[in-house]
Amino acid sequence: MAKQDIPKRSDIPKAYDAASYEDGIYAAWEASGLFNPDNLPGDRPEAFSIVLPPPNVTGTLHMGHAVMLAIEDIMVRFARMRGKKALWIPGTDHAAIATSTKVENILFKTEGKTRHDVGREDFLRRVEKFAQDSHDTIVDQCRKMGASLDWSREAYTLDAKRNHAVNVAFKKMYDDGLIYRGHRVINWDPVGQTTISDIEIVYKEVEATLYTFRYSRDFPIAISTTRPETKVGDTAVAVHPDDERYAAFIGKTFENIPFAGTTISIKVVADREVDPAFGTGALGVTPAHSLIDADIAARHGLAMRQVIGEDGRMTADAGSLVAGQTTREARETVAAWLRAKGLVEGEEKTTQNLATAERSGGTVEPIPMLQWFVAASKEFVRDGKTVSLKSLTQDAVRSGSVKIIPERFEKGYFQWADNMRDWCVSRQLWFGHRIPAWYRGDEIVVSEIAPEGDGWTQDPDTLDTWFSAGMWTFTTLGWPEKTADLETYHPTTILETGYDILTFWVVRMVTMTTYLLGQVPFKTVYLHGLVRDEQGRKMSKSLDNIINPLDMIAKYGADATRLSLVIGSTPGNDSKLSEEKVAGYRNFTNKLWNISRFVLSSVDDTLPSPSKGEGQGEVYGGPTPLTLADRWILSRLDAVVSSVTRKLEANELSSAGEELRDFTWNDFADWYLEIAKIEKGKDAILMDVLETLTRLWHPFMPFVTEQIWSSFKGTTLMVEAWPTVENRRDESAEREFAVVQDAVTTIRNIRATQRIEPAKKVAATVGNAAILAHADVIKWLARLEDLSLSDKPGIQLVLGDMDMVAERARLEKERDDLSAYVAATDAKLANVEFTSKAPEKVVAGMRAKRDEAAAKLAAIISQL
RNA sequence: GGGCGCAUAGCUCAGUUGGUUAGAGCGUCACAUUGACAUUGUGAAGGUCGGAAGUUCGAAUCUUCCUGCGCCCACCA
Repeated sequence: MAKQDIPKRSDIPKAYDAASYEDGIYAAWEASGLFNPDNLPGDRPEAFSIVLPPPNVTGTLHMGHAVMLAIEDIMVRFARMRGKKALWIPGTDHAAIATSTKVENILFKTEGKTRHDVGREDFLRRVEKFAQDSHDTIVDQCRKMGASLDWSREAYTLDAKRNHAVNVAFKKMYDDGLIYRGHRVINWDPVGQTTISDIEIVYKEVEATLYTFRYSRDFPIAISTTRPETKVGDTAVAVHPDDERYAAFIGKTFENIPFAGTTISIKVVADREVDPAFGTGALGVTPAHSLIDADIAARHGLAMRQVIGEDGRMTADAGSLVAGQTTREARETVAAWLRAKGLVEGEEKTTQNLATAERSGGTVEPIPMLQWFVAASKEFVRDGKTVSLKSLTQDAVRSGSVKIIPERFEKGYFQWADNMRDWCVSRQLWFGHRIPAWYRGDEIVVSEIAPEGDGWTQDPDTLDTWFSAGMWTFTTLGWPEKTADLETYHPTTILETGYDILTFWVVRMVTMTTYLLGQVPFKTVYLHGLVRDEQGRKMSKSLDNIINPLDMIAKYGADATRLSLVIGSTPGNDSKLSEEKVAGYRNFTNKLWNISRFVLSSVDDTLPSPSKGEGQGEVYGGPTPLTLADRWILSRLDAVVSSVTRKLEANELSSAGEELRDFTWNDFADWYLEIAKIEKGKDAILMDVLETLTRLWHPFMPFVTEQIWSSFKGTTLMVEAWPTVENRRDESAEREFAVVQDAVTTIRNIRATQRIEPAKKVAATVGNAAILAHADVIKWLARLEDLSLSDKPGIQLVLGDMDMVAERARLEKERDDLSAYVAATDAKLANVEFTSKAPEKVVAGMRAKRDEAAAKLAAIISQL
């Protein structure tokens, strides 16, 4: 390396200031085009692909996104450095209901208008403007995080290409009979004025009154309910078939019972779903306003009577007493009527799980409506086998084609997949993929474009946002066209996302992809946990405990932010984040920076570059043979390369990072660099370790490593090769060096506890205090490696002084310890009773370890 | 009601198929300080691994039960 290539120490700032480098580095990466795998150098037969779980265009990125970006970027950068064709596709999600609700709220707050006041066209314009702004913010934040996303392939769940794909998929499913239009009981959100799916419901525990009553004085069976207002829609009473109390009434119909302002007819049916032990053991069946009742009604062919409307009020059909009232008002009205008529047999306070809409907060009402559904269990033939969307979804994971990390979440997956029901996909929202169905009178045509002829109108509804999200791995790669990208990158290598979205998204991706492509969407699912505050609470606006990733990046740098999110958190587990933690990793970033500063400023400019793969003694070319410390650090380096590689392959990111940190700080900086200050001729090794470390750290800390790299190489670190294991493992050196470390530590302890004042004085006289701090290191290395220290007389004095105290103390202490230890081990071994399992091996192992420890102690004593 | 997870140092967590004296970071305390770094260095203190029983020569680790937290799912009318 030529001298002019090495920056002078004075040229490199003492502290690493992330803010002054990061944006420039990212811009250079982006300009290089190397985020696009098509531009990567070399022959890359193996593909690696991740699609970014598209953030919702509802605002800005939070810590959850930052974790996702950090983890995925590590995976992608690692793959890229390992010579894979590494693709990471960015994108955003229109998040129909979430975005729509958000804009509606803003519209109402700022202008006092609803979406119906401004109309479909105007409303959509506003949503798109909002979505665009949000998109721009999100993209900028991804860049700040250092995410090596291929922006040339960026996608949006609602752009033209994805819309086309959605239409093609919808039509195919319709043609295959897997999408149908039907009049069924769905979850209706009266506030959002739309249907919602089961998983968009959140249950809240509320107090309720459980009324037990009879429809009329002469009705033979009493029933219980917390919702008397729905009872005007009852058409049956269901009892268990084995319930002797009611056996006589099964099959009978009680016609024209006057009830709360209307007239009802009740048939008594027997159904095994009824729990005879609950309440009176009889269930009033309201087919139109309860999903379970609708099922019972379907089994028994019962009439359906809708008494709650889309506005959340009682319909005219509900009868004169309650028509027009809200359900809450009607509940009191009916209860009052029952009491007045003396029909109530019991009132009991109870808690009830109230279904509310996740986004709008409205109370969800089951209501029968004409909607579009995806048939979960309908069977069809695929490759000669009878399957269903449900069975395809189950089989992908059951067969091992999709692996979930951590494994325990497979239970959650099956819990959902096994109970998969028909999926209502139509939404009465304006923002989203419009359903490609056209109507003219009784005719229905499913088509992307309007059918021939006049008078066709398109379905006004849009699709559940998860319909298009479920197609994300392949629509981003060009489907339905048969593209080269699709061929190369699908199935994607890994899906990395939060565990909270497993049922929403992951399951649906498997369903859509296995059906449409006959492939799994990804081979592995890696689920990260939630980022909580330092007290373990969820971050939320109301608690005012949100840590904004951009603030952390501005203050401590993206590298530090990434490390704080990745190290110390394991898949599937929530992690806690505090500003102190980020600051801690900023310190580490700075440490690495200063390590490089030291190495670069101390290497000899005449040194040849290290050439690897030759005999150990000559590899580093210098006149001095490898010392113990050299052999030790190289051996450790090899071990770290090997271990970190294995861990990253296994997606053990946290553990890999911790090991690297430990080696970097505790081995390289604290020991080897200190030794290098005294022993010269280590330039090649210093450079070698620095270079390897920089490569190893790059996926975790892309910015600072790229910056360090640029100070001694003219290339782009991002596309450099991942380090490989050299043949430098040297276990005896590691053992021997451990002895030195032990010994040194002991002397330090003696010095610390006994206060060797003379040593301090001499050191002060010599004026070389920095070296004194490590005099013990030098001393022991000098002993073991027979180095001359004659050019540092001051140190010799210090060492001589220390020796007298240290050696005596150590000799006395260790000798006792050794004999006690050997005796204890022998006693232990004598007591071992051999079992039939693995006796010889076990005892041999213990004996070997004992001998090893004894040898270690003996070695120390012989040195003294 | 069903399922899952967690409990290890003051705090946050590692601990890979059971194996010597249970580790790290932060925090605390002591000492150090002009030559890479105070965003630093060297050390120390601090744990009967939630409780009980069991399996084993040996348990933080495996089994059972108990206690305390947390999460997910579910239409108990």
